[in-house]
Amino acid sequence: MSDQRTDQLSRVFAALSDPTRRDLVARLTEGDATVGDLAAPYDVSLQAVSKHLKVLEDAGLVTRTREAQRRPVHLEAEVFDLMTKWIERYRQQAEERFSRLDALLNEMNDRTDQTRPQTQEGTAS
Amino acid sequence: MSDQRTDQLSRVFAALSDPTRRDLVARLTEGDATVGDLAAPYDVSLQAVSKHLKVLEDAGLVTRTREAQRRPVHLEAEVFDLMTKWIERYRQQAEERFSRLDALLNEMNDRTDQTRPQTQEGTAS
DNA sequence: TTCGTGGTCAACCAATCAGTTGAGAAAGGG
DNA sequence: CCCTTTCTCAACTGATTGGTTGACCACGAA
Repeated sequence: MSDQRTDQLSRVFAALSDPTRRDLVARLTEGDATVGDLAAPYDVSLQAVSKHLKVLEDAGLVTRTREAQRRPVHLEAEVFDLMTKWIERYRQQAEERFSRLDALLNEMNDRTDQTRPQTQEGTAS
Repeated sequence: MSDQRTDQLSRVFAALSDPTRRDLVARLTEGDATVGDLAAPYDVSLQAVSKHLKVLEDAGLVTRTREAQRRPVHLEAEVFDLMTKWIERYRQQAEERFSRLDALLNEMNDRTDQTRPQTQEGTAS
């Protein structure tokens, strides 16, 4: 079902709602990095950054592998598509509606003299 | 957490991380609606939906005007651009990086005693 | 004015979240 | 083997979130 998909969409949006996590994603576009490297610039503990990375991982935005003691973090950019599709879908609908509304308003302006004024509900008739 | 006031991009992502709020946005692409109309399909109180709408409003995704006792809610689709720009920017960077994957793998294999500087500014927020 | 409708505000509660410290696992080097 | 490095896990704390109920405000109708 699309339940899982919706769930992941929620997790992706939630993951990117934090500036630190967005910055982590931004820096990972430059290449894989270890947790220590990623944590260095921030004024929080390594554990806190590790938690942030777990949130990104649960959202499917990054993967963590093992390489000796280090855990290189890798950005999975495909997940961005999930968001982009959602956004584009509804933005398009909204824009379509704007053009329909425009046409409807013009039509109503033409008719206000002769027909009944405003009944925006039940336009099917 | 972050000392600064939460920025708009954070608020937009956070607002859309809730399935109910995404559904509200989806339904608002069909046209403006009152709070009561919007609340009807959900199994929560009107106050809860009003709160959700306030979150969307604070994120700049909707506006609420006044019309008699009703408060028609209107979708502001332009804010989507804020997200799309952020996403596209970093997805493009990530894809560029994929094309440089060979060089990157060599560089990582060569990381024996050198500490690679991962300090990227990247702070777009 | 009083009444009913539509909606917000305030207080509260349970759950989740972002941070902390402490402990310890996993792997490599001495 | 022990020791260091790198990182995760567990437990705790305070702040935020999503929900509730009750009070109340704004407006139009009677």
